[in-house]
Amino acid sequence: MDLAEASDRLLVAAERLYYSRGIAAVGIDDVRAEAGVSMRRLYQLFPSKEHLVAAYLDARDVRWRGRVAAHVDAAGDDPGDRLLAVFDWLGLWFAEDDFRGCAFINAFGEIGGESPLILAAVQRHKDLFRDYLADLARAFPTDSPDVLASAITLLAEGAMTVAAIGTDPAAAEHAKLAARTLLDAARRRS
Amino acid sequence: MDLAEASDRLLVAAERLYYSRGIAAVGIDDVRAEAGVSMRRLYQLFPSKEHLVAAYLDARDVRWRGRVAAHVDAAGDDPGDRLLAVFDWLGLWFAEDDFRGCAFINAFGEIGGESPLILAAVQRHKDLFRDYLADLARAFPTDSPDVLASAITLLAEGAMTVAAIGTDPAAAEHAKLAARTLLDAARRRS
DNA sequence: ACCTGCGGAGAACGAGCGTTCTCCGTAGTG
DNA sequence: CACTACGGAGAACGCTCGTTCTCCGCAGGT
Repeated sequence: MDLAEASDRLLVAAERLYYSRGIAAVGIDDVRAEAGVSMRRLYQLFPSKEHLVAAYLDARDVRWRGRVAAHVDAAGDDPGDRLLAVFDWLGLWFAEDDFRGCAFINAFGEIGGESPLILAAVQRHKDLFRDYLADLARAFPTDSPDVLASAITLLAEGAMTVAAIGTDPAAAEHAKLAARTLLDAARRRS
Repeated sequence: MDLAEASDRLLVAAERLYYSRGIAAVGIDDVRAEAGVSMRRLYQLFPSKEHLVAAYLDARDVRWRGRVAAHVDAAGDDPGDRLLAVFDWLGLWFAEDDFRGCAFINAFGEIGGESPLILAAVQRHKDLFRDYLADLARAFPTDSPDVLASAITLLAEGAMTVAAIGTDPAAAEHAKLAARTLLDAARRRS
């Protein structure tokens, strides 16, 4: 097994374990065992647990945003449909068996200010998600795409927390309903 | 020092330490030391850390909702003003020096599924907050107060996460702006 | 004054875990 | 074959922390 494969296997194991059981609750050795990699290799690739966690978050960020974007693209070209498709995807995500909330919000709550590395990864992810929504909003015919983007972001983030804590899968539908109202209000009258 | 005072001092110390540094990062002994209470007393009042944390969350829930309600009451009688006042209060809260996000969202991310006791305390708080917003929404002249309440809840929860992670105090203003739009759209035309 | 029991201070215990070290087999090279 | 370097397996170390235990002083009753 070469370094690249070891790294892949570690990140896959890390994502499964850290997301389902939490970061503090999963030991380095758990990840190592599930990945079938030796301690030596692990510390060669990631010099500390902090680095491993940050790498897990970065990998998850790419996969997660990829899944959102794929669903949005499948919704077609209409800017309104594309914005609303985000909430459809959230609904699908919330309904997954292993849904345990937003990995990044959870990581923030868990390590928050203790680790600059992890905090940075979390902020990076949230910024990128927000930027993505802002791009979608800019394609919508409105005079204030930034305001619209902010509102959509807040609804999406709120839906994630409500769905995670309240285990209410309808959170996505409520958010979509509110988003539709906001879109109607923001639509440029022409 | 009697039991009641020991309990008070422990809960005050617990809130300060757990909220500012996180639950896992603060040891039982830290709380005990700051409260000036003996181990014996502590374990007599709270048979485990889990119980102490749950009690801290319950105490914070009461204080936190009390602060929101006080600010809403100060905003007067108009149902729309009262709903919007929630976001004004969030803005004040976000700007506080020691703001570190929503204690309950953080606790959920930190202990999530590991502790039924703590999970229950978190869910209780979020339910009560949601119920409170629903009460405010029911006073508003609209045909669908439940839909309005859901949307307001999502905006508020979203603002908390965005403010915590992105350290953007303007989150409350954006949420208020969106809420105002939703209120206008929901207002019963008469 | 003596006994009794409560409670304070803090040491002790045991478990978990991040990190490092040791031992050993093996593959590659002359 | 001899030597070396690498890396796997997992033991060892050191630390933290939740929880319990020990020791001791003291207040109150007889």
